[in-house]
Amino acid sequence: MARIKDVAAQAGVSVATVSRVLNDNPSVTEETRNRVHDAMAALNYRPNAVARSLRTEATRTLGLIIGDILNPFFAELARAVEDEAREAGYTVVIGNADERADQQDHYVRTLMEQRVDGLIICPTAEVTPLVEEVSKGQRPLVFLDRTLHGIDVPSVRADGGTAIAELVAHLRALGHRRIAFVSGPGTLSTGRERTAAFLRAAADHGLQVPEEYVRVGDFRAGSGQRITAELLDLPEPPQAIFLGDNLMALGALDEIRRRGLDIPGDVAVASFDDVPWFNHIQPRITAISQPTAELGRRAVRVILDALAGRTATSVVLPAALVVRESCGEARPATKARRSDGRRKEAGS
Amino acid sequence: MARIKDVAAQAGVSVATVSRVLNDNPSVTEETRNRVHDAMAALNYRPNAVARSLRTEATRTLGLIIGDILNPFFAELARAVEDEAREAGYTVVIGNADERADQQDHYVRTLMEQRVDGLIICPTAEVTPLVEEVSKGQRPLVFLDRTLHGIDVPSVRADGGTAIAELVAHLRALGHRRIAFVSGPGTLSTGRERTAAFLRAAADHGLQVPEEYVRVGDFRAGSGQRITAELLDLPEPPQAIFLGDNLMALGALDEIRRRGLDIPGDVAVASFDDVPWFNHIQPRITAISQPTAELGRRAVRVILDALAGRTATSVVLPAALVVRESCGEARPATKARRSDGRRKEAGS
DNA sequence: GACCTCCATGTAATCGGTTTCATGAGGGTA
DNA sequence: TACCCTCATGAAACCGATTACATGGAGGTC
Repeated sequence: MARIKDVAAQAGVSVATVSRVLNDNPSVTEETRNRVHDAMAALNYRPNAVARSLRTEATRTLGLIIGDILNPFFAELARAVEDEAREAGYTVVIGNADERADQQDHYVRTLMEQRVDGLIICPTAEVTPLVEEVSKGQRPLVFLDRTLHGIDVPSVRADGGTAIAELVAHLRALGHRRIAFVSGPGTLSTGRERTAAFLRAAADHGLQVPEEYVRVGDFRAGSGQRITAELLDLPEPPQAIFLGDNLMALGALDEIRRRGLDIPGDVAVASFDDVPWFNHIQPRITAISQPTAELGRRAVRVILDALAGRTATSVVLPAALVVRESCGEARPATKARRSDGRRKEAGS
Repeated sequence: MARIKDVAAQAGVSVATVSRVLNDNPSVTEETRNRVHDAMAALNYRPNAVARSLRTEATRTLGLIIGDILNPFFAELARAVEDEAREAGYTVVIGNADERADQQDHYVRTLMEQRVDGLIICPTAEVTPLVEEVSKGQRPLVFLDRTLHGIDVPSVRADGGTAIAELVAHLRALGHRRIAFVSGPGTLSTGRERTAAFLRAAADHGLQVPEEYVRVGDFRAGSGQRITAELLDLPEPPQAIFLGDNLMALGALDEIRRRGLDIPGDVAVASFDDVPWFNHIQPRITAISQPTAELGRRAVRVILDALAGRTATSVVLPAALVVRESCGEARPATKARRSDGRRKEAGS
């Protein structure tokens, strides 16, 4: 592979001049610049980012550690982070923690060794010694989606409190009194906060929430299915089940379908996280939608702020309730309307 | 950040010795090794992978360029690639081409500059000059999922030919004669091959496929919706629509639902790519399933083979038809055989 | 013509590791 | 005691860029 030295020889200049051309240094003559460009083209020269990074102590690379790349929420987050970073001239290295603390730490270690300029973490567990050490270091760090307790790092996340309250009101208005909630792990802020918001909203509506209606899943489909089965097997099963994320909702739908139950006739379903296919199935799933892409972009901007020496501050964006049909007919009068979508002559 | 020199001073040895400890060189005394380890711990030393890579000319990093990270197929592919690479001690840098040739080239360029040890590309378009140049270079390269014409690079992909033939037979057996196919762009091998396989199978069954039943989409939801609308608006609309990937199927379902049509009563639907939610909606979608994770793992192994000096050979794995209910009741006669999963009393 | 300024370019140090080769201590043997 | 061998360790070159500083030629001023 051609090196800067080869280009210099080919163009009849010094390596310093080639470097200046590479970095758009204005003090290079038009004519010299052309000669260098010709030489680079002739040799198929590709600058070595490794060598450059060693000298400049900057890699123009950001690290992103997500919980689970198969979760569409994180996929969208990753995409937004990458888009925003690319526009700023940064490359993103994605690490998939697979919701495991050890794998999260593996990526923290690897990315630190790679000397990423900044690190965005969607934490998968409680504070680990490694994360704590990194948080005290000088490298910009931001938590995305989830925060960790007792650690002073800016975070970017959505607040679902208001939307959860709206959802409980919605369920209540439809006549549901027995509502179950499947949260994420208590070690994760998103698990704790959503549970707290749910219980508060239920209390506000004078609803009794028996202990067995508040369950802890792991943000994977399997736990959603298992817990839904347990809930439906209770002597007094809930009328509505609210799942803490889209994958657990997938599992729940599966279990409900397996039992041949009707949604929302036999049991109402709502989910945190809105994903495309929620809108494409029958009935469409009522969900709490997070401003996912915006969260990703803001996280990058927090990092870029820190790199530019500006103070980085946490960001909280609101989540929003998207009412569809999986909790019941929001409008008793609409029944007629829905069925005429089937008339042949109604073709648009 | 502590450097190897600091560790050496702290431990009272030379940098060479510290380097030996880092690389598990056996010729270091137990006692010296301990002193060095203590020094590293005391200084919170993290080796600088950038410096190491410069000297060793190896980054232990693989580049992966996928078509669209929001497409669950590519997400699963990425996850498999990453898992396999991590086990071999490699980090993966994912580039999201967003199905655009210019963005694909952006990542090819960036990853080459970063000196990844090998590159896995799911090509998004015809051969670009840059890709051609890279293919002639010495760096291991493999095409995943899709191949490019006239370029000598090993590839790892699934062959859907047999499964497509089975699907056509399945549709035929259910009485469908007017079958439409929405393929991917003709510039992509997956688009061309699937179209050819479909036409061949149709011919084998003596089916006439009018020109307007063979459409070209772009592997995104929008085109699936638009083309489905056009197909349904034909004077003689198809009885079955076969979508070339899961995102276009999403768009198709949306359009069919919007018109209030029944699946499979009014129109049958099948898709290439099987994704989790196909199995969770009503009716469940009949699809052709690719061995996605295995494809990803094999691509990594091809790269590792090349890096180890072994000759890398292309891999083709079969795709499989997964019959569900979206094309119609599958069993007048097969009832006994296929229904075993569904019998109420057979509940697992 | 002497002197100064400006500016394009070159020389060489540097980033933090790895690796080749030299070195010297220690032990074994005659 | 002299010699050799083994082996743990150190000194220094090197990877390919960037950049502080040096240099020298052109042009301007008196």
